[in-house]
Amino acid sequence: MSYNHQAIEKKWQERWEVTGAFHANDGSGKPKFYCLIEFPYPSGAGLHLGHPRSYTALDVIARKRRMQGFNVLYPIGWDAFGLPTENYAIKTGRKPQDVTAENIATFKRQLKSLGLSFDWSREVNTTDPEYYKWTQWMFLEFFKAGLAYKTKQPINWCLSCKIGLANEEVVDGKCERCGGATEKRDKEQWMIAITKYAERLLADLDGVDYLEKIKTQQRNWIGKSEGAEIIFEFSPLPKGGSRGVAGTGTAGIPVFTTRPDTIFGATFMVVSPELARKWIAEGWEASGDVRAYISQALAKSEMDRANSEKEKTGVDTRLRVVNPATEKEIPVWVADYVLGGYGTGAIMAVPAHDERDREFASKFNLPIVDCPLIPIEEAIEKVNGKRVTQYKLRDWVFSRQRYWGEPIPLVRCERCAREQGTGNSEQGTGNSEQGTGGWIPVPMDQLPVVLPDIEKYEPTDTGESPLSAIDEWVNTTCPKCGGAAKRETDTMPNWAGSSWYFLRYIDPQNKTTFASREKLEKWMPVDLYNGGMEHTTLHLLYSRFWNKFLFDRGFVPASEPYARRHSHGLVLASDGTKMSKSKGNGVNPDEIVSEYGADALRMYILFMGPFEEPVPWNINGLVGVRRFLERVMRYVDDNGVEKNPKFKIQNPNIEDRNTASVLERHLKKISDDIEAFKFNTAVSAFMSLLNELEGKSLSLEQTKRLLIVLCPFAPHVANECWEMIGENGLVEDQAWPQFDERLLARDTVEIAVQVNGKARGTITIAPDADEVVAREMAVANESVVKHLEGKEIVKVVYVMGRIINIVVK
RNA sequence: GCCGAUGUGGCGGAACUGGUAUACGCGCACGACUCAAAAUCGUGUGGGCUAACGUCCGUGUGGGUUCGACUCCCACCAUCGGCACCA
Repeated sequence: MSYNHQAIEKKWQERWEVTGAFHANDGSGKPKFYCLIEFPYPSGAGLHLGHPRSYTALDVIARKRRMQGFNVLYPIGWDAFGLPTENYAIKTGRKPQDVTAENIATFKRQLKSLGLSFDWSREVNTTDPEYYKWTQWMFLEFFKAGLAYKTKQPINWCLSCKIGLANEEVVDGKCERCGGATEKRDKEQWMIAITKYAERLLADLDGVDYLEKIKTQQRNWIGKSEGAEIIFEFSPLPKGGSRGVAGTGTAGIPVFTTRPDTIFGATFMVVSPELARKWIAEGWEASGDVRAYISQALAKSEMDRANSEKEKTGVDTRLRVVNPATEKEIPVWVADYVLGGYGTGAIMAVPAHDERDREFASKFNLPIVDCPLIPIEEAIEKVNGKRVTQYKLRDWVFSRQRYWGEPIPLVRCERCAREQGTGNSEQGTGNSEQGTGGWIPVPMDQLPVVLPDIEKYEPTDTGESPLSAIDEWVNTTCPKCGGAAKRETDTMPNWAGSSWYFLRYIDPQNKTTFASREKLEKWMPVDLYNGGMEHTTLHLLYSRFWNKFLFDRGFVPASEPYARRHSHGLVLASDGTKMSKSKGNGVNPDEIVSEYGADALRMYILFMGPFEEPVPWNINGLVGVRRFLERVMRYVDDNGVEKNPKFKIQNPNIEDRNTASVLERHLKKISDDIEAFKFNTAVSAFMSLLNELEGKSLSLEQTKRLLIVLCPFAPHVANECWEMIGENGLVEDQAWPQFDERLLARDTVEIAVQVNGKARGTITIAPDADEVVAREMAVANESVVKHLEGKEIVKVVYVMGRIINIVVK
């Protein structure tokens, strides 16, 4: 018998839809369980196998929780703004809106075909103006709180296309589109001061249940280090700039170091090309070779610069400073292994204690001086330094010069700017009402600022957003003074909408706020969040930050959005490489579903390998799971179901203890494996169970238990079998089984007998037998005896229920 | 380069807290059913030596700890994810 999966799956999917089986209930008195997957980016390629891997796993958990009596929220939506859609739209001459709508329709059809228990009534879409209205409103909250500010940041610029490029569009320093050269250019960008939350983002990790490797990644990304800032004074004062080197504010150069105790070994100083460039801009008269080195260094990518295997480069600035500990004059070099964005952009080089400094010193013949270390506190005091905590975390670049994103809802008013009498706001300083540099928030009643429907949305060759070319959209009136004003034409990064979507699921139709306080209190925090390891640093950190900010503003009830975070590994192509469009080694889930059925795909994707690790896709293994499902149906069918539903499956008297125990142990293992995210061994336990049941019969009640536990994995087959045995309703409405301790216990166990650590036989023994009994049986064992002959027993190690090892001489 | 992970049969993988390595599945071989095939069912399947009973070797490599190591420690090699404007 081969079951007709297409008919069965359609039938039960319709049944679930009609009965609203998976709708979360805001009014329910049951305990809540908020189960979240990272919502998909609806790309043109359609669903790939990574999606079902994550969604099926959490579907198993969501379904189990419902049967355990929880009110489950398992929602779905679309993270639909972004570069790939925009690029595709440009290439094909279509509108991103249309492309997105089409992609969403495809994704929706594909996801529905998998029988996932999403609550489709709460679907959200980040590109829907009713959604991004609130993204914009939240941005304005950041702005009002002084956390959004504008500053110059480098962007990648293609010299021939004359457009700004995302990092991803720059391959080996070349433009991905035309292959031409790219360079870094400075552009005014909106920033969000996530660094103000660095300490809390770090500290609060202690209170959440994330996989340890995820916490570690977050901690490293935040990169807290404690050290000192120490000023090295110039000797003599360089030319140009009245305050020593301009911008330092002192007659010296501050450095950040985590090792002030090594200061006696600081034989030279190295400054970053960025800092040197800043000095030049402020009046320092650098020599030609220094200028040339700086411009060449700034063209490199950060990763190239950080690569310590590459030979060190650098040039002497001819500036001299004094080591405050030794009071000796030391040279100042500029080198690209010092990064501009971290610390003060300058380091004291201690070649005796730092690998990179040593390498640099050897190459350029700089002195390497061994130094006795002194206590850190003493060192800081001696050189008049101050304790400083540094973070690697940087502020969030929040502008994109692109069309397909949320417009930043600010208006630039020259008149208001003049009246405020300030220029652009300084980095992250409280600019709540004053000093916003003429940037006026669009009032709440005018949100959303809707993306204009335009024909031409290619990037402009000025580096501005395509929106800047639309005069009728750009020109507006100032909400504050009513005068002429211009809209901000930058849009937000894709990360914006995905930073708070879990809040909108809670109250997706709300017109007056992003989600009502009452509902937020009911559902937050998310009880379980699953996503890819590739989102561990950026998205996870951004959304934690975003939620903390809303918490501080009093808008959400929990400071941490996710109580628990898990992750899944990539699904690779069968050759173990990443699936990619260009290689054409992708797999379309539609074909699998149509040929083998959704249940087979669901179970196989869980069976393939450990959930957290990458697994290569191999269609061959799928037949094994399909065979298993066939076997389940045949077993249920053969096991007594005449088509008369009154006929019960078996005489309950046949329920022998051995079979009952086998069933109980397997179902318990499966139930436990779900909790441990060990879906692969859960599936193999099902297979083992069926092997064990071969030729044996279950009672009706036992069969029902089996089907209930199967339901989260293969919901269509489980429901079909449920109907076959004459039961009404949905398996989903049943309660998850309790397990009977008496059936789980074993009467005897087989344990290994080792002689000198080598397995020589087995004995069957009570699980709690004592050593005397075990030893007696072991030494009597036929295959053990000959290894003991003529030897003296030195020691016996007995581990109850596991092993007995006889050590002989 | 930095941060995080992984490495076990022909293949995907299992192994609790250090306790019989290779569960489960795929593939393959043989057998049953069949005129035949498919499907299904059964048996076998890490490598060497052996007619067999057995026995030795075996979890990326090299060391170490232990009665006992896939598991712990040290060093190394290889592969994968992230590195801030991809999502």
